[in-house]
Amino acid sequence: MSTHSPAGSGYSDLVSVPARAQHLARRPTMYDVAREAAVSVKTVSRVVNNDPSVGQEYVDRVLDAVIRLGFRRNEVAYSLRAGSKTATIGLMIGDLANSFYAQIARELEQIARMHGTFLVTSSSEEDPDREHDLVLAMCQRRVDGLIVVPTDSDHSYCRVEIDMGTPIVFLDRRPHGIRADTVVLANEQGARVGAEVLLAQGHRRIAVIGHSEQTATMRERVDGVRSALKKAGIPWRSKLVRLAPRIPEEAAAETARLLDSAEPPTAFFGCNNLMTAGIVHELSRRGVPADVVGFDDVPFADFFPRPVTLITYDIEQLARRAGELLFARIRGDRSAPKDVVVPTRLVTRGGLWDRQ
Amino acid sequence: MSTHSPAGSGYSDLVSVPARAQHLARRPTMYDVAREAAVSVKTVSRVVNNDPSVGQEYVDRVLDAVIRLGFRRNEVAYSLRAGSKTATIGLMIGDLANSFYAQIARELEQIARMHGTFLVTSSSEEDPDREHDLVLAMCQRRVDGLIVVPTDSDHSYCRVEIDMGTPIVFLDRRPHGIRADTVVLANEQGARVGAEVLLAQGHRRIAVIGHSEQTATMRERVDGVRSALKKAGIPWRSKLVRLAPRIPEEAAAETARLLDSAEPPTAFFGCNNLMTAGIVHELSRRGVPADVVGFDDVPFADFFPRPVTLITYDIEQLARRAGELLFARIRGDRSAPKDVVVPTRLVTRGGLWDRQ
DNA sequence: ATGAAAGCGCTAACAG
DNA sequence: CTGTTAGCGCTTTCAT
Repeated sequence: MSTHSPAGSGYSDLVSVPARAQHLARRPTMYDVAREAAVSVKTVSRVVNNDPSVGQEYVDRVLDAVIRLGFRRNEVAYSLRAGSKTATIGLMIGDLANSFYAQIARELEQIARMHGTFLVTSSSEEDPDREHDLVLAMCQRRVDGLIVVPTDSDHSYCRVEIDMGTPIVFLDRRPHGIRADTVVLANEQGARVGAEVLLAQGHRRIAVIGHSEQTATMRERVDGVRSALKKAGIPWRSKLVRLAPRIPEEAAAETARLLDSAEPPTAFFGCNNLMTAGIVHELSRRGVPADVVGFDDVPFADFFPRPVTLITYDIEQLARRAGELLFARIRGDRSAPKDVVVPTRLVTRGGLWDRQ
Repeated sequence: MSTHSPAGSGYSDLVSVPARAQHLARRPTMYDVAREAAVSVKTVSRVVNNDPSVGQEYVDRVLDAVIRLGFRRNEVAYSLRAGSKTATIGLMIGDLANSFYAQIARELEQIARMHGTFLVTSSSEEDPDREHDLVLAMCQRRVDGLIVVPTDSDHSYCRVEIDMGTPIVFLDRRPHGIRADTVVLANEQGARVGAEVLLAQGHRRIAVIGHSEQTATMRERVDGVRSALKKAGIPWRSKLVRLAPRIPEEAAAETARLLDSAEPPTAFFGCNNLMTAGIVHELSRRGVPADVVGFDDVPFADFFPRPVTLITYDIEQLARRAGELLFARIRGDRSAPKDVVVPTRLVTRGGLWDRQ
């Protein structure tokens, strides 16, 4: 585990908790410590930074004063010194409470921590303007780098920020208007393979339920299904495609409508975990044994009464690749923008009723 | 919505994206802008901070240069100015990927954003040492305040940090060794009321499955059940209490063991969402119609074949109260430490099979 | 091995 | 209205 923390050895520079710290109103500075220890500021600085060229008596005296006063080096001041990093990276996502993003955040936070770096997380709530504001604000804060799950909007404004020294890695969706490091899933291919499972099971009327064709991710997934159908010589029936739903309840409602239609589908494709949950819920409620394939993992799929096929992927890997890319840039890597595609794989989950 | 951002008006101080920013290697400073606009640094500072006392021509000239150079005020330098805040708060939690924490983080991030403040999140992974390190590191970073979901360890070291100007609010669990602002759930009472539901249904052999009695939260919940039983004159059978499980799979295994025992329980109490999920899974798999009450909401409870009673609460409220407390402190509130208890309420969820 | 002075990028306090 | 100076807390020259 490499440590790029400014302090040089993890997070806390200090040896122990101040025994009887004098409760000042303000935090003590190096000058306070210097006075207390009757040495110069520079000596304090050296000791705090583990500079070996300090006599043992001085070290002891300074450390004593440090503990007595409860001194903590001001990292803000430290960061201001030319060129030094803030040991902070930023993460721009849609919504922290979405488990997909939460897992990404967790993974990145861990990676950041290994680099002695903190993670600042901010939610765009899928609003391009808010995203823009927040990205700029993070740059003003001089984060050492930024990982962005971009909304479906122009990101050319990021060019300047990258060129001026704030590397940006795009995650999960490709940005528009800029060529930069990107880590995405094999959405099209994954969806195609998933759809092929349904075709192999003999299905001909496959419903596709997704949330909005606005994001590239969704488009790619729908395209994957389309491509599988095309290859199998099955016409694309737009009546079976519902891209309005955003939440499980809406997906369930569409499922109900489709089941009640003249030519109901015999199988369902959920474009993400929320859609799949809605579909399965409605099918279970009605006891309809339609086959289901869904993109994303669904943590509680074990509770699904019948097995579903899920197009899953390694979220850790997704986040890790982005993190590695970012820290390489922070370390000074100036090579051409990378485009990393993380593969998907099929998994079968659930089947509570069948196992009975 | 009050805005405490240093800039005074949300996050980004700048009017628009630099049209043809000169791609310098380093970011331009106010001096660069001053030179470009042929004015003094202070004038640039004034313009950037929307000081009204600047002539329009100057404003235009500066803004022009700002855009041309792609200037972004260095917030690190800004923060260094005596007394000024960093517009950052910290959040110490166990694990970002846990949906409970993720929701907390989301809520706090939103609250922070309303105050023009960023949220730095860090996971202790329930390790007291790591927590200690990270809390101190955040203080060194001069976060304006800190919200901590404390591990089960001594937190007296926080006293100094609070006194020196970094307010800390404890969330979800009471800290040891320190009196400070705290926001917790009515665990004991909630659990008691939940257990009373089972008693009212006529159950006498109620199993309790929780994860470790280490955290105060768990203790309080178990105490709640115990107290309900006591009041009902039912002896506490330690054989029915299993506090080892940490994940759903382990809870399911304990459930199986209990069901296979000589005197199997007729009802189950899950001390948190993971336990409840494990219990329900095992019961469903076996088709055992035992009644279940669980603490915490379970988002996918709708998929449970039989209804469960859940002791839920308003996570938003939990986070909001903590956020309000913290920002009041940041604003300078010096009143006595507050102890906020957020109530719980019963909800019935699921019942897919019954609705059939 | 230790210390004095300059400066990171910015703003508050004074001038002019 | 605008500009000059000093200094936030720290580190990096460069002396000593």
